[in-house]
Amino acid sequence: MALSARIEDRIADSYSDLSAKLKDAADFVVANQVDVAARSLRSVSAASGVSPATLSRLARTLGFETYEEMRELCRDAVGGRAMSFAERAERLKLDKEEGATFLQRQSGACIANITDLAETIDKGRLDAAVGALAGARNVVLFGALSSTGIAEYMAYLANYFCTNWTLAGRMGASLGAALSSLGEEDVLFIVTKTPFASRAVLAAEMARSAGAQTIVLTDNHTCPALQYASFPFIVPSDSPQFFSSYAATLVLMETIIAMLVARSGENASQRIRDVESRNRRLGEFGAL
Amino acid sequence: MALSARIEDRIADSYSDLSAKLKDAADFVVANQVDVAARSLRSVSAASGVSPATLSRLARTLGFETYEEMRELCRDAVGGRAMSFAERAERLKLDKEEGATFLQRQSGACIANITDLAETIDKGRLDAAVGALAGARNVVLFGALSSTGIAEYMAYLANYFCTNWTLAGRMGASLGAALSSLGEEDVLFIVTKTPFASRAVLAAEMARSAGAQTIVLTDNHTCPALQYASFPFIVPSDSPQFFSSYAATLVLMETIIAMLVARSGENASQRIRDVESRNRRLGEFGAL
DNA sequence: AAACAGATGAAAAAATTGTGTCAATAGGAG
DNA sequence: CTCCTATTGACACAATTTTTTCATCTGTTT
Repeated sequence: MALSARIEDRIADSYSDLSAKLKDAADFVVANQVDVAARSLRSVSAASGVSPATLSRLARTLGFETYEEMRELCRDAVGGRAMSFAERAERLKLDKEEGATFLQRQSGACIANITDLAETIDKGRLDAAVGALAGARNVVLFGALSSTGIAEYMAYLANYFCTNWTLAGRMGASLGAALSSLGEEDVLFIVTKTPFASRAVLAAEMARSAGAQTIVLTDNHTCPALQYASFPFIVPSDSPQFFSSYAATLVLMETIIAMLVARSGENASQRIRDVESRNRRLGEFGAL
Repeated sequence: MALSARIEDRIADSYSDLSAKLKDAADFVVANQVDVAARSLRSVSAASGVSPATLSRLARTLGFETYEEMRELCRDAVGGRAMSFAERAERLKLDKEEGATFLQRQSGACIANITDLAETIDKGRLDAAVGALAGARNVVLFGALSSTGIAEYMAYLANYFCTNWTLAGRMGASLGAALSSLGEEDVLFIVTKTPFASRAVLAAEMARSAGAQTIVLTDNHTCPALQYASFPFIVPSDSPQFFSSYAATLVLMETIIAMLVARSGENASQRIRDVESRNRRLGEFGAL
């Protein structure tokens, strides 16, 4: 019989021949493959209460040449599950036999990004960033290249309940003006993704040197604007396509807006109602 | 600043101070956290082509006491992700309890929307819509109110590989002009969400009477523009907040773009490369 | 009950890993 | 061009890890 590729199967094959202690050890290995893959034999021994020698013997008994070989099998198992999202999406892309549609692939990648975002975000930092926005005298929003529209969307949402948000760089020319007015009580909110617009980096630098706080949403740890950020956020943006996906970024933005509204309480709610009724009137009667 | 819990953030914090080789090493660590967590320093060194000493130094430079400490952070990241992907998404989607953070609730809602979209969309209609876009002489994009920025994002993406897309209504005034030029060979792509801008409805009506095909993305079956749509799409947009979420709409847009690129083949790829290299140059040398 | 076979853990041995040292090299300043 | 500084990899050493050895223990058979 060919040796199985899965550690569970390998253990199941020999399980009935194992002694009591070896069964304990095997049980632990199956239940804690991640730890077996990532930690030393001694740590596993300590965590499981099985002596190091027994673990070493277990591998041999299961037909492995060495303990390291068994560990490699655990790594494979973990690697498959913990594959980076890019790889996962890539694999999906290549899986044409499975018949995944474009929509399924894009959806999968976006859900992965959003899940990742929700799980790995630094909650304290998010709170702090929202606090900074809530307390700011003025907030300047900036996005260049592909981020322009996304930043505009956020500005639109913010306008529902605050009056002190500005969208910078709309026509390219006004960016300098918006930045030069920044002071210590202000916040600059930057969205920038690969390839990074140098204007975004410069904006971050200027804001920082003006003493303003800076929130940076980007897709990559290499983003040069990060070094000037008071509140940096690396948002998962993997996608099976040539462009990176903004879905998770959008979710984060919408969340920030929601947190701001919740903070400002009745004032915000009132203003939202005002804006909505105004929009409705304009919408009904507005001309082309 | 408090030391971050994520290896990506830790690296981002110091990234600008790192030397070339250390950046290589850091990039590899971020991209291969699973391997860093599970394999020895020397294996990582071999796989990355970075010398062992450099990896050891990297950890120190990032503020870790020892390489093992950095590895532990990678293990944390992997451990969290070892759960199956579907499980994690499901868990977020169901997170409606009291204790859930804003981000969890928003993420859950968006994931539900995206899942819903992928499952319920009329695939034939999507294909047909993409076909219409691919065959169009000109494509006019329009979004009002909250949809403005989102439409702009799509226009940006489309510009990577076609020259015949126009974003209408950018200044409000040009909408009429863009519409009046529409003919039977053209397509109007409208994004509109509650509350529906009357301009969007009028645009749809005009396009239809000019004989153009119309794609409408909306959030609700009551949208008055739907009656003029050749390809209507009601995109799930539920959100725990006062505004509806655009996440699923964004996913659909990105998918449409992907499908268009796939259709147009080598031409598109070439143009994407051109635009990217141009962007890169502008990005590097562009002034404020 | 004695003898034996197999299982187990402690400790020594062997192998491997992480880190400090140092010389070679590259890149920038004068 | 020359000097100087910072970066890098090779090597060696110390720490750690895995494996082997061996004495002890457990349970079974005669």
